[in-house]
This record gives sequence, structure tokens and C-alpha cells, in this order.
Amino acid sequence: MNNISEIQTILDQIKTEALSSFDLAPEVIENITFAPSPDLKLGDLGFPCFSLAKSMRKAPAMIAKDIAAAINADDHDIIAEVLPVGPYVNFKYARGVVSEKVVAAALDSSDYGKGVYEKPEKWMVEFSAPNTNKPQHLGHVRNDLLGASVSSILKFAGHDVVRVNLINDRGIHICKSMLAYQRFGEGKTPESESIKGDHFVGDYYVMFDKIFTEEYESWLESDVAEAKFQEWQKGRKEKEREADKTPKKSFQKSYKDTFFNTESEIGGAAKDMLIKWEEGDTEVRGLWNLMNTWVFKGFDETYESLGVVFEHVYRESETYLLGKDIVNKGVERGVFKTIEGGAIACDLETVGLKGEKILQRSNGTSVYMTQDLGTALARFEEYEMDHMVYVVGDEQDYHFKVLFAILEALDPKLANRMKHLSYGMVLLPEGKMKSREGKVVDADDLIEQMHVLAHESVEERYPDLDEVEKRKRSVAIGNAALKFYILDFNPKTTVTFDPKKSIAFEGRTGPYCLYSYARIQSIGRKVGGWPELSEEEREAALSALGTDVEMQLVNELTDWPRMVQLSARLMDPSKITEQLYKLCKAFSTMYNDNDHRIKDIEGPRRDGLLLLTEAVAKTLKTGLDVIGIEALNEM
RNA sequence: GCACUCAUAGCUCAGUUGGAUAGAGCAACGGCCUUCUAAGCCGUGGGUCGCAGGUUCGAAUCCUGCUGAGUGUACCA
Repeated sequence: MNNISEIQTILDQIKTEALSSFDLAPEVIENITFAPSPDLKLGDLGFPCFSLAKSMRKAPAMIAKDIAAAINADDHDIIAEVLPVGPYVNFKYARGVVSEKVVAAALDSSDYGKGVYEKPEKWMVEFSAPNTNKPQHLGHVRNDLLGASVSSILKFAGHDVVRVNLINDRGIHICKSMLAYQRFGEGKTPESESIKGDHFVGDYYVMFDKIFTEEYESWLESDVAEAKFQEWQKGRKEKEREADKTPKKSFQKSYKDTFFNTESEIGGAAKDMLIKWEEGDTEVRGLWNLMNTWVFKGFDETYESLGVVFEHVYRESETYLLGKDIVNKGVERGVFKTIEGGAIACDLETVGLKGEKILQRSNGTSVYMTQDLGTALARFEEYEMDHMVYVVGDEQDYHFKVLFAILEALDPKLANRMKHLSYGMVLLPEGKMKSREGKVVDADDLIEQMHVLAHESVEERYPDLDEVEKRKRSVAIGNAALKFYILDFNPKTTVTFDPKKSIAFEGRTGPYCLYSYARIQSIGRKVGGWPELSEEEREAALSALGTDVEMQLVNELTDWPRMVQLSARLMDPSKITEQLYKLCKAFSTMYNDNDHRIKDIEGPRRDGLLLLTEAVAKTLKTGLDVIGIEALNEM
């Protein structure tokens, strides 16, 4: 099916063969898995026998002995020795043979670890999904990088992948920045102010919020507000009221939306603008188009510097009406129902959840969920993909649970084909990021800052380089640092980002991987190119490998295809970063070891070490490419 | 109130889905550049895996309760 490394396939066969002579259920055999041994002295890897104790009615240590005895190491060229170690059956590799197979596999394939399926599955991955009222921040960067790398990992694992973006370009929040610009823009443009388009528009969004907040705060001083407050207090449950030590503050918070929708002048103006937008008012649409052009240009720059690409970009202004007829048909089919007041809802009890979800308001307009339903069904029809992945933050876990349940109710064939790749928020040491209050790590600023820091680093280490080369390296190093940092977290982890110390260039980082790669390239140059050998010579060279240090590196190479598959299955890029780091670490250990200095070694072993080194470089480059990091030949 | 998620070294995080002695990086301390790039390597110290029970031959991992943090729970998007 796919090329999980040859070694693992052979080992699995040996295990299955050995165990099949003991009259065990297939799933019992399946459940026994190899793990690297904690100490190379005990063997290179092994499997535990605890779970066999019940069905075989014997102590695990006895079982391990019996199984070990049942395997004849001489029958398998990759195995030198099989030995029971307590309750474990441990295997010692015929190191030369294993090295030969693994390194040859890594060298001969242009993309070692790539999965190959006879019939690849088709996946659609939706990610990024920005709003057009403000520039992207670090949270979006996490989304962008996760979406892009998971897409790329799925592709590398052997699937067909379509990357899509859904830009949120309509709604009241969009009108806020439009209104502020209309009133205070004075005809300025991003060009006239020399500001990136999305930042330009974002500034008006912040301005709107500032004006609205001022309006609200001055209203709160009024007698009307006091009366509203008293009324609100009376309406509360007694317990709540007594427990609340700062009722004014609570009122201020809870009434803000109501104020926006009723009393607020600027709020009302924004709402009027939204109505005009929906009516297709020429002036409003014109302004909307103009500001969109600015924002999209800004977004494109950000995507380009992150290396993010989409096959298809959807806009909510084009999709927001989708789903309306699905809702109506759903009522006819009895999947949805009309409730009191005329709204349409889905009874979530019928899909295994609680409560009900409104899909159409009593005034006939649709809600967010409705367009998600419509968009999903339209996409399945258009692309006929096997799987749909939504890369969206974990605060929307419930939304997607409901969405998937309703979609399944509408079309049972969609069951288990939709996945929410839910990832944790990025917090600052002082808490959540807030665009409206300017408490954000801006994406463009961050990227720029990485380049500046990388440049300082290059300047310090290699002051004699010409400026063009310094720039080139700074960009590559800065991007590598940022991407590796973000992707090295498990997606579901809530990240605390400290601007002052989070992203480093040393230790387990992107630059460390680039550095390892550059070092290897330097070796290649020093020896006048990698050895080009005949079949026999190569086999002899690779078979000469076998020290612990060399095997550690060979083992990491062996693991690479497995980790790729694991990363794809879990949709977790951190499995890739982890394995790349391990590869670099094992290489660096060898590089610094006195007994493994290639320049001091002669004969086939020298060639063997060179080929192993070359294989590491090839795998590294492939792996870095999968997560969108550009390797450097010199650093 | 209810639902979901999380709690592991001073800090930031892993822990391959229940297996061998819980691991990295940073920070601290000690070594290694006339020898293939020191963005590196080697070593030392640092843990009651939030607390209390339970299941299991075996639990950081599964179950229950408690404590603490986050998120969600709209005819918002």
C-alpha cells in the first residue's frame, strides 16, 4: 500500500510468523508492537509479552523465552540475534545489512518516506479563513501554518489534496471599518499613507471600536443608563445579584451589545450600512469593493511571506446565501422542523446531541450554521472528495460537532468524512490577544522581526558576507525559526507566546535543522562531491557501518516513513518536526564524535559514512520541504 | 447551571494511544574550537506526572470524585 520502510515490514513478518505457531487470535498478534529498546545493549528494538500472558497461561518472561527460541535469526538477514530480556523479546540487528537497506532506500528515492496509494483519497483542507476588517495576527499564523503543512503532509503521505480558503468578507464587523473610513477616511488610501492595505483597514476597525466605546461610556453616565441598570438588576436572579460585588461592571459588559443594537448612533449607522450592502446599494458596494481590494492585496503579501497557497478561495459574500433551500427541503423531508414564531430548527436530540439548533430565524434570514451546511454540501458535490478537513480553533469544537451531526442527518454517506482539525489558542503572557484593543502580535510585524533578528545573528557570525547573501539567509533562517516553532507544538496545545523569548535560533529550532543541513553540504563540498559507486561497492561501503553512533542515525532514518504516516494520520505536523530534530541531533552527535571524523577514515567505511551523511541530508531537505521550510546550502 | 478541553522539571513543551529507568529545549553549573561550520557536542543537577480513590500483571495515559485554569453553551459571526 505505501512504503513504510522495508525494515519494519520485514520485522512485522517475523513477529507474525513467530507468534502464529502459538495458536493466538489474529488481533492479539496485531496488538503486539515493536518499540525501540531503551538501551542499545539490550537490543535495537523489541516487543513486550505481557498481553500474551492471559491467552497463553504463562508468565511473560517464559513466553518471551519461548518466542525467542522459535525465531531462528539465521533465517533473516536483517537479524543478528533474538534474545529474551525479562518479559521482552529483543532483536539485535545485523547492523551492516540494516544500514545498507535503509540508507539505500533513502538515497534511491527522490522523496524518501513518501506514501504511495493505488487509489489515493481526495482530501479538501479549509484553513486561514480571515476577516477582511483587520490584518492577521499570530493566531492566524498558527492556522495558516497548520493548514498549509497538514495539507502538504497529507499530500506527501500519498493523498490528493485541495487547499481552500473561505474569506469572511461580509457582515456587521466589516461594516464597522467601512463606516469609520467613510466618516473619517478623508479620501486617504494605503498608498497615500504608505500602509499595507489590511493594516490600513484594520486601523479604521480599531477607530470604530474606540468611538463606539466612548459613546457607550458617556451614555453610561446618563440617567437613562442608570434606569436601565436598575431595571436590569431587578430582573436578575436573587442569588446572582447578591454574589455580584461589581454589578455596574457586569451591567456594562452585558448591555454593550444591546446598546449597540438600540441606542448607539454609530452602531445604528453600521447596521444601516449592512442593510444597504445586502440591498446592493451602489455607493456602499463601491466602498466595500475598494476596501476589499486593499485588504486582499495585504493578505496576499502575508500569505506569500509565509509560503501559503490555495487552490480555491471562497468568499462568504458569495456563499452566505447557500443552505437556505437545503433548510427548506429539510423541513419537507422532516429532518428539520418549524418552531413557534416561524423559525426553523434542527432537533439535536435526533442526531444524538441535546437541545435544538436554529437554522433560519423567524424573519427568514439564515444563520452562520446554515451557510456552513450549504457550503459543505456544495463542495462535496463539486469536488467529490473523500474527506473534508476544517482547520479551526478549538473554541468552535461545539459548532463543528453540531455541523457534522446535521450534515450526517441530511446525508448519511457523509458520516466520518468530515474532520475538525481543532487547535489551541495562542495566548500572550498577559492573556488573550485582542485585535480591537491592539493587544496582538501582528503577523507581518512578527515575520519582519524574525528577519531582523536573523539578520543580526548572521551579521554577528559572518560579518564579511555580502549584503545580498546576508538578506537571503536572514529570510530563510527567520522563516525557519517561526515555522518550526509554531509547528513543533501539538496542534491541540494552547500556546503561551512570550514575544521576548519564545522564538529562539538555538536548541530544538528551525535554524538548528538548517545548520545541520548546511554542515552536511559543507562536507560534500570538502570531499569533492558525494561518492558515486557501483552496486557492489555501495553495498560494501554501507555494510561497513555498525557502531552505536552510526546505528542511532540509521534508526532515525528508518523511523522517518513511519513518522510521516503517523503525522498524516493524526494530522499533527509536530511529529515531523520531532523526527527532523532527532535526525539532526543524531547526525550532530556523530559529527562531533572523534571516532567518526570522515576525514580521518579510509576505505569502504569512509564511503559508508559519506553515503549515510548524504542520505540524512536528502531526508532532511525532503522533510523540511514538507513543512514549508527552505533549506540552505551554506549558513 | 450544563458541556468540552487542559493541569508533567524553575520556564516552554513532548510522552508514538496501557509497557522496560517519565523525555526534549531553554535557564543553571562543568567540560570541548591549531583537526569536516561552536546556530554545535559531551556531562551534572533538577519530578509525589494538580489532589484522593478505583480498574489492571502493569497507569502520566483508562474510570470516579475533588481542586484550579481555559473555552463553549444566541433567532451573533
